[in-house]
Amino acid sequence: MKKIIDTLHGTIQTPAFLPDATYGAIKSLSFEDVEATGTESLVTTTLHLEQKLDHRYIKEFGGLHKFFNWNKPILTDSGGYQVFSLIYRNPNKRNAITDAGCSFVDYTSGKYQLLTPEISQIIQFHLGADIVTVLDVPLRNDASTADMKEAIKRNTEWAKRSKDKFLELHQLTEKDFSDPKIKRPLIGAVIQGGNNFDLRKQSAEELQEIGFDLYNFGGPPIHKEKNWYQNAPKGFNRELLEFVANLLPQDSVKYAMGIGSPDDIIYSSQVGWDIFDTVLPTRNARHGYLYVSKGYGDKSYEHYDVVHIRSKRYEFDEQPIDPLTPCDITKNISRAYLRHLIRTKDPAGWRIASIHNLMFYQNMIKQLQK
RNA sequence: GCAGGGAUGGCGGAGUGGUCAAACGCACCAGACUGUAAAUCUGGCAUCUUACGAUUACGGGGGUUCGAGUCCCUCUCCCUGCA
Repeated sequence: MKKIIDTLHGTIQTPAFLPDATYGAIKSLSFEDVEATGTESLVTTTLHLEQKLDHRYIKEFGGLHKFFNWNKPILTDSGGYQVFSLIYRNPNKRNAITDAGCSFVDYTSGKYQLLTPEISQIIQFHLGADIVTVLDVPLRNDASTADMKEAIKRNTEWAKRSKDKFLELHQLTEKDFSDPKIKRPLIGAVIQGGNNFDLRKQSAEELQEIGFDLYNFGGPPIHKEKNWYQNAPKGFNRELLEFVANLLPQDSVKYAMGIGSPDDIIYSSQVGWDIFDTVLPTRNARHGYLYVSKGYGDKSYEHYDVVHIRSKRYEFDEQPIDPLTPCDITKNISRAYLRHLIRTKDPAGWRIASIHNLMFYQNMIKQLQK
C-alpha cells in the first residue's frame, strides 16, 4: 500500500529508502550529491551526533535542517541500537541498563554518559527532526526467553515515557496528538521481540495501545561479535517480517529499521513495510561492493548482482558501473578507473561508488512505487 | 689495500643449531559488511594438490653436524671506518 507521509519539511512517498547520515553526513558525499541520487529524506542518529556535536549547539545554530542546508525530511534514530551495540561490544563495569535508561562509558571520550528515553527525546527535539524515534531495548541474539520478556516490558515502558516527553516538549495533549490539523513532528515506536512471534505480537499490541505515528521493526538482535553476523543466520527472518507487518493496521506507517539488502527491501515492501534505511549501499560502496542490475555483476542474488570492483577481473573493463543505472555523475567513469580509485582509497572513488549505490537503491524504490 | 658490518620470499624486515615454507608490515588475490566504533574486518599468498601431503628454498660453491637461514672456508656484490 503506497502512502504519502506528511512532515514539516515536505512529504515522503512510500516505499522510501533513507540513507544513513550517522555523524551528520553521508560519508564522502555532499547533500547535493545525495539529492542527485534521488534521495528525498535521510536518517541521522542521536547518539553519534551527540558524541560529536552537543544538541545544544545544533539548537543554537538553528536546527539540523539549517546546519545541513537540507530542507527535506530528516528522521532521527533514538540511539538505542547504537548504545546497546556499544555496551555489548565494549564491556565496561560502569555500563548498565536499568529501568531508568542506559549509562555507559563513551569509548571515544572516556566520558560517562546517560541516555534515557526522555533525554533521547530532548536531543531529537532540539535537533529539529521531522520524524523521531523512541529509545528502545534491542536484544542480544543470545538472549534467553526470560530476558526477552523483560526487555519487551521495558521497551514498552520506555516507549510510553518517550511519548509523554514528546507531548510535553511540543506542549501537546493526547487529544492534540490525534488532531491532524496540528502540525508537529512524527514519532515512531520500535517493536521488539527477537525471533519470537508471540513476543513480537505482545510488543506490537502494547505499543499500539499507547499510540504512535510510525511502528518500526526492530531488526535482528545485536550481536556481540565484532562481525555481527559471524555466527548468526544470514538475512532477515522473512516470515517474521510479514507476521509483524500484519499485526499493524494497513494504513499505519511501517518502518523496517536497518533493512536491508535490495532483496530484503523488495520482500519487506511486498509484505507491507513502507520505510527503509541501511548503511549497506554507502558502506559497501566505500569497500568496493557495488549493486548492479541482473546480468552485470560477478555474483548474483534474487533481484540484483554485485560487482566487487577491486577484483582483477575489472582491470581492463571499460564499461560503466551499470548501464541500466543511468547517472550523470558516474556514466563516463569506467569500471577500470573506479577500480583504481577504490584500490588507492581515493575519496573520489568513495564518492562515485556511494552515488552509484544510492542511485541503484533509489531506482529500485522508484520501481516499487509504481 | 686494511679493519668491521651485511646479503632472507614481490618489497621492507624478524630470525642466530632442530618446533622455519620462515614472525610482523606493505603489496597482491578472494570474500564479508543490514536502526554505521566500519577509510573496517576475515581468509589466502614458494611450487604441485580440493585436501592430506610432497618437493624446492634464506647471494654462489664447498664443509662441520644426526640436523644449518643460523657454525667454518671460499667466491661475488653492497655499506661503514682507516689508508
